[in-house]
Amino acid sequence: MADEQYEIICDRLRDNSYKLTPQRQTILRTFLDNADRHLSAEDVYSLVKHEYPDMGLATVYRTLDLLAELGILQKNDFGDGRSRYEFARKDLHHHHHLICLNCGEVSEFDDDLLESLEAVILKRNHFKVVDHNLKFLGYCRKCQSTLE
Amino acid sequence: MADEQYEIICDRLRDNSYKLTPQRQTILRTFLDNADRHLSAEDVYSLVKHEYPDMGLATVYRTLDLLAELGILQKNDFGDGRSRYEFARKDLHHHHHLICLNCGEVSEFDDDLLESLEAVILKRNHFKVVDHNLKFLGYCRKCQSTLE
DNA sequence: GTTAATGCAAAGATTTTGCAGTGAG
DNA sequence: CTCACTGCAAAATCTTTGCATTAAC
Repeated sequence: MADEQYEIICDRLRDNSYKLTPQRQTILRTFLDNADRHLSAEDVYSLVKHEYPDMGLATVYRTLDLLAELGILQKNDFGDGRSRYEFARKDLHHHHHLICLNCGEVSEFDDDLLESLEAVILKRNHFKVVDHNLKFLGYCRKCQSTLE
Repeated sequence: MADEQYEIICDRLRDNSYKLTPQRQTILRTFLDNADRHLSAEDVYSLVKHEYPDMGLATVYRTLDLLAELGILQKNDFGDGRSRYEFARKDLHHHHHLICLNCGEVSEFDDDLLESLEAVILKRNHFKVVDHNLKFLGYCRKCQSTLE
């Protein structure tokens, strides 16, 4: 199943006449192997280094850029000074993040409550919303018990 | 009225035994004179340079930090690679931003729809929300007409 | 073979820090 | 007079870019 997704993405690259280099393959596999995480360029670089010690950090940045450009990855800013990536979803619009202020862990929360708000915004502010970005800051289950 | 707010903030600094230097006064006045904008450190630096050519950029950063620390300013990240500041409000929690993807202008939108969601999140995800951050990306009134 | 992709090192951009000198209280 | 504050320059961080070399197609 992960392999299936891997093939689909490889085809996607080829279709756009991008070359399927071993560096890109390795980075892609790393993402599939860590699908539940929100990796930064540096994270990817470290993970990949074991398997591919000659990989350059610039290549990681360029690959993440490319995959985001193709809509395969979603670039996120969680306010920790670096960009973090995750697989893009169909329902991005209803996908929000819970960011733990203690350990930095990022989890997910889905809801479509904001749809109706966007109509209000258009009417009240004459602002045409095309996307939104909702983050909740707080304490995850683990840290709640640790801190108290 | 702006002068009144200015005095209140100056007192606040003195109360915490921070020194009321001309640099800090100038930066503060600049914010009061641009209360409707969301200024970055560089913005403040440029604005202040006219009145106070010897001001150092590091001083601007340190002052913005201090004012945010004291809860006078609110530090924002609008995704353009630099921090932007505005006066903090009592109802920060219900204060959201509309960010124009064309001209970068940031306007305001107030709503308390998210309150109820936070209870759901605690129940469903065992995540204790202490703050949230909601940004809407789209096109402001001006850019809508320009682009079409 | 062509041309895009890579690695490296250098450059950019924003923000922070060390330190000697200055000035607000 | 003292100690917090300042300006400057250097450093820290994350990210991008230029360029000669490499390798996918």
